Amino acid sequence: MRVTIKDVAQAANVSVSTVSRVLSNKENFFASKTADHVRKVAADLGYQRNAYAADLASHQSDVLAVVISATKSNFADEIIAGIHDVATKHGNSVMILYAGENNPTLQDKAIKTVIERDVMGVLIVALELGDESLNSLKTSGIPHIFLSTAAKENLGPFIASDDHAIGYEATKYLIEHGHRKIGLVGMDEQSFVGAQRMNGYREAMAKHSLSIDEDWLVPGYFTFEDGEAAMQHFGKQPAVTAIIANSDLTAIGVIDQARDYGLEVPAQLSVMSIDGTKLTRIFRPTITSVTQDFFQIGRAGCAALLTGDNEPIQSKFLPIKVVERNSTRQL
Amino acid sequence: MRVTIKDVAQAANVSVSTVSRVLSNKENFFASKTADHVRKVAADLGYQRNAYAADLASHQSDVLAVVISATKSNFADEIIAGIHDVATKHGNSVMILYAGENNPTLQDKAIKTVIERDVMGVLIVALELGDESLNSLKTSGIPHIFLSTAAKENLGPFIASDDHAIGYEATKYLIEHGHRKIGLVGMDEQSFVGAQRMNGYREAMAKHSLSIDEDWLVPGYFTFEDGEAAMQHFGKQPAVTAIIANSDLTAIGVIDQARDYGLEVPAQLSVMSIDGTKLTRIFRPTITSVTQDFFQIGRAGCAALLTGDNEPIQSKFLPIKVVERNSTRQL
DNA sequence: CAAGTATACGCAAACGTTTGTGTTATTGTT
DNA sequence: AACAATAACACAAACGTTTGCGTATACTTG
Repeated sequence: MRVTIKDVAQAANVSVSTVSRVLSNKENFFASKTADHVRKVAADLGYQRNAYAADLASHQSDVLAVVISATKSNFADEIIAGIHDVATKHGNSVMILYAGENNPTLQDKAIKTVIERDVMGVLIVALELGDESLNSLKTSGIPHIFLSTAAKENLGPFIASDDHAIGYEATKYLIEHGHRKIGLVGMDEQSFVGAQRMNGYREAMAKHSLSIDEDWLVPGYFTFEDGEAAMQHFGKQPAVTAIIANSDLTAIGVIDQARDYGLEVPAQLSVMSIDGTKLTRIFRPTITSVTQDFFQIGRAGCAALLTGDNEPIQSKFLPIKVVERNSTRQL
Repeated sequence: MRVTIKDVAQAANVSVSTVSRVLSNKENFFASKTADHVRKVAADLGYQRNAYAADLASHQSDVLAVVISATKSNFADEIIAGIHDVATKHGNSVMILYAGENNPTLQDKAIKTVIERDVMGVLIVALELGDESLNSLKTSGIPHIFLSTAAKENLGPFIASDDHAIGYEATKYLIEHGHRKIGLVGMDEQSFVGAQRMNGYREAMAKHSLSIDEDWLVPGYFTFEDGEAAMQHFGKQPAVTAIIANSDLTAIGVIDQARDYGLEVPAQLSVMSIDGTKLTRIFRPTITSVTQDFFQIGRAGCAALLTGDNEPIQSKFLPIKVVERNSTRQL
């Protein structure tokens, strides 16, 4: 049997309540002499508090849940690192739950788990939650925030990059570097993110009076393979001079396939990625990207959940920037 | 206030115990008619069970904890995927805790969290636990297993690849392909893993009567930057014809730096990596690797923890294999 | 039909905390 | 010296479940 607060109380010759208050540092409730004694006894006995019992009694947990898609992209690590960065400072525990890839069953399971555990907050990362899961979460009253998924309509508060701006800026960059025929690879029109980015692309093209051949738009879903497949679609003599890929991995797929076709990047084809994770720096050529600050997204999201006040959480976009590397060139 | 089991009982006109038994599917304790009724009422009321209360009362949680280093290598995802694969099938929840990089404070915090929550098992991934954390874990009596870290001495049960074999096989492969001067990059002699791999390397060299120049051994710690730095150490005219890197990322660092020196891989230098994650397939040239089966390591580890029996967990090595790709050549 | 046995359910204790309130000893005020 | 105020602690209820045990009813069986 584990040693409980009762054992400590007995051994220290004080009441259970005193032990509880000492151990959870409720100031002004005990003499410092007693406190020292209690702490010593607890340590000697190897007391470990039972978080379940504590949470049950106090109705508040100190754990933050991160619900995340088992994403084939790779920025999640940075977001999680950001979350941990601030959670650790606040003394909160973080528990991560995978919700699969557009898998409603797994999503429900994950959401159910966090609700059952009555966590103090939920961070939903790179996931477009199904209606059912979303409803459970809403009615549970647990504070939550979407990270890296600007919410369609009033899904809830989010912290993300502006996907419309991402599409726009990438396109603008390429146009300003002389490109007129620009491909778009890996966007999923069904998803909010994909649609937004595509809108940004269209707007930038329109603004510069450039027309779009719908054949330049190759849908997909963030993966390396999507990039490869898209490049196969374009073929050995692509109709475009530049391609915007929906993730760093997708860009790599495009570049690899281009190389297999004997096409030089960027000499014969410029490729630009969205995300700007470390991959863009270790791959050769290094990849020009619209870079998102995932670490800060994680930090900001976590901080938003931890500000004790009861204000509704403010959604916001964090700045993005185009980082020029070696996979694009001036035409 | 959330709706509790009591509310359900009242609304369904049965006792709390019946509701409990119905909702947790304790067979042979209720009539199926009652069960249907109770379930319906519970659903109508939007009942969500309180996992804390349940765990507290039953003394058993259904959550598995994964304690993981915020590793700069990238195989963790695959291990986690494997863990989830079997955990999901068993209906267990998985919570992931980051323990930093050789950061005793964070380790203690993570271990403390899992003990406080009295989880049903702990999977320690790619982490050499400090003595203190290890002791807490051991005295807590919570079943645990080390993944991808063959334990020095009697740390506890593990499932991993045989690091000695990894070093040996990599070296053997290169020797069989005509290499005599083989560099070793990124091994940390202090760590058990690094030492083992190095031993394997030495043994393979010795077995083929090849002597080692200590200058070929460049220590490090799994990162891309370690690879770059090591290659800078070797310089533009490396004394070795082949290099074994301690991770895929490290290998990429080596190759990138080699390329910057104008050295062609594999024409002028063969590079081989350890791990065999997806990186080895998307990078160009594709990278010959000693491939570990991380997914299976995750699966096996999780399964070991979930076999209800009280047998002590058996440590074991999972097979590795050399996968030939395009970063090495016959000399 | 009596006696035994399932079956279906309820009662209440227990899990290990937190916390509002009650109690006693101590200090301060006039 | 009398009384109020405060400090330091203890008591006990509450949190929402699970589960051993008890009991009433229905079903067997010889």
